[in-house]
Amino acid sequence: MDAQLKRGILDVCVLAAIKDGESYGYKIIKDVKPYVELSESTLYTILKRLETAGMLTVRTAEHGGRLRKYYQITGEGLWRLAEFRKEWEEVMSIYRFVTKEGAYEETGIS
Amino acid sequence: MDAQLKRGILDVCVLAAIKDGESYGYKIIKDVKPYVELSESTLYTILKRLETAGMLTVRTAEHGGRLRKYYQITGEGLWRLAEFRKEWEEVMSIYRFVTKEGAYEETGIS
DNA sequence: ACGCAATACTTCGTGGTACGATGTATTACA
DNA sequence: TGTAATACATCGTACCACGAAGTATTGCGT
Repeated sequence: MDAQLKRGILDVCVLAAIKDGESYGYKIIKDVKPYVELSESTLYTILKRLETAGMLTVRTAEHGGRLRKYYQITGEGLWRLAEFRKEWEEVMSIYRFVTKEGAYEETGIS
Repeated sequence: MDAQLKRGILDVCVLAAIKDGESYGYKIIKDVKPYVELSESTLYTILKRLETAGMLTVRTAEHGGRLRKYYQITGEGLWRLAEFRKEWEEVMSIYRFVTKEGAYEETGIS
């Protein structure tokens, strides 16, 4: 999928991946993969961004002798997801504009 | 609307604005405005980009003593619009992932 | 006649962002 | 012993939306 089309969706995608309970980098990628291709470098950039924005909190814990960073969504993050739903109506209106048929098809004249 | 969410949509939006007949910069902005806010600097950047990509052709003509640039969509541009429709299915699948309810709501357990 | 809004196009700089490449380090398994 | 999988991090590049500012003409009100 086109990289440009992903922008603005990936952020909420990551938020959605942790909205039902905390998760960690590698798992997020695997959870999201069926829907969007997401490289590690992109993910960690996004996680850092979302943390700075206060949409998630980070907790470092040991797991199998290795350190893992667990990410948990905040109220701010949940609010962002809700906002996204509203923004989507606008997006759909644009989509309808882009895909609507020409004038003569629209009026039914053949 | 968020600038990032627009990326990848604005290009096809401009193509859609000229797909039923040639148009020019100022008119494109007015036609698209009800759906997306689009500044002049952004528009002309996009038009140049689409021209370079062979998705439209440009024709300069006088109109009311003033020069105007008319933009016409090419086969390549129409093909891009068709491709966008296909890409959209992917986008909707991502949207459903982002907005789907948590596991317990999904199973109907209350 | 004068000013100002609308029309029409152009250039520049900035900030945000996806991603490939690369690196580090540990666990698990053949 | 080595190789894949797990797990996180950093750097550089290219792309792009947009505000700001500029140029130039038409048309309308006063």
